[in-house]
Amino acid sequence: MTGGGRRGRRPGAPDTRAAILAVARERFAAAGFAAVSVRSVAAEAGVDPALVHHYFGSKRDLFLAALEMPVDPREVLAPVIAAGPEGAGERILATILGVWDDDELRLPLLALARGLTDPSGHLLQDGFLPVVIGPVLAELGVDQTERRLPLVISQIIGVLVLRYLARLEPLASMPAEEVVAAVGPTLQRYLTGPLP
Amino acid sequence: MTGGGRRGRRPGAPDTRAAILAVARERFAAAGFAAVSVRSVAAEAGVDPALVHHYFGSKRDLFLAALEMPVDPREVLAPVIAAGPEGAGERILATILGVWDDDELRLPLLALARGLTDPSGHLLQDGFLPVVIGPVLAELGVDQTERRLPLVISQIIGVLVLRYLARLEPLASMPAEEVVAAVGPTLQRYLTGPLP
DNA sequence: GTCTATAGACGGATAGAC
DNA sequence: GTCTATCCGTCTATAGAC
Repeated sequence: MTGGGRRGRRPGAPDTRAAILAVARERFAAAGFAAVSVRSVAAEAGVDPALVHHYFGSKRDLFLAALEMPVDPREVLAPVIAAGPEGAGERILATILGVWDDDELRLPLLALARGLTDPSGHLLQDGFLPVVIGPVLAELGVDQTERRLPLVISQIIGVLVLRYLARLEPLASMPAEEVVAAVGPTLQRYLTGPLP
Repeated sequence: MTGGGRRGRRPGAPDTRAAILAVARERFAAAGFAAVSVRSVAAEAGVDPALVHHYFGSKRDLFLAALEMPVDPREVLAPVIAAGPEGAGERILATILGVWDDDELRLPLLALARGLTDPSGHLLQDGFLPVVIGPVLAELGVDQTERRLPLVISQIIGVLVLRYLARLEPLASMPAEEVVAAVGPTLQRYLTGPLP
């Protein structure tokens, strides 16, 4: 991405910037925006607090950087869409759980999810949900998207909150396949079943 | 509870204490624990910050006071249990939405729900969920409670988060009856349907 | 690029006058 | 019971030396 190393190193640091970002992701994911201080991030990363401001501007900028989607939801959900509406409930859930169960992706996703209730909240509400899940339903060729969308999301959010945020057992330790088998039919009904 | 008013007024204040508590409920419900300061609560209540510490001890004590359950879940769910497992999915959801749609009860419930992700978190996880919903399922005479419980809770939590916290439309403004009609069958399946 | 120093604001909590 | 005054800690953010 540097376009060839001829001109020497870019303004970014060797790896301090990455270290800060990694810690920020973990802390924001664990405690939310307000409860995490720039200083605590710097301390845990073993760097000076001023460096945090140096690389990322304000605390909010750091948060946004930590929040950057590690995956493109449209991309991973593309195969689901391509396969059509039959069995889409199971496939959507299996895909999402697969992403969340990835050790490298879970932390940024947790940070994102905390935004649902945090004061810094509107990212999920105004951005992620309608922008990502909405188009998926539309491309699936499902009718009455506006009525089905909140139902689908409600069940997905519920599973994510309990499995990854609250870590409620036995859901937290359950194999993804089992969750898919139990919850998938619900999503399928919301997607293609009759609406009241 | 004073045992007769002969001895004069109790240590509590005439209504200042209640005013503080009301504001605290609203603020904690809206912004969570970390983002709300004692001073801001006092200012909004029109009282001195020192009074907050006078009536309630620490900030955490104030939070716990604001969190006190406004309803006894076992009590409101008793009729649901008494009517047996048939149609229990719809009745459980209708009961819960009825409580949350009550203007007087919503704020404390919101404050409670924020605790799901807030640092002050374990109240919901260790307390509310297993203690309240668990016994309900047990008394309903449902088998394999441990496997059905997280499924039921996941769908309920998802609806509550989207309808009352994130306020995602059209779910937020939808009549409760419509939500019950759409989601109730899911709960019924989790309660009495086949498990994979 | 990294750090020290510090500004400037706000947080929780307490002591004590009235 | 209510308020003033204040201590002390922590926070974000910046300026500037090295």
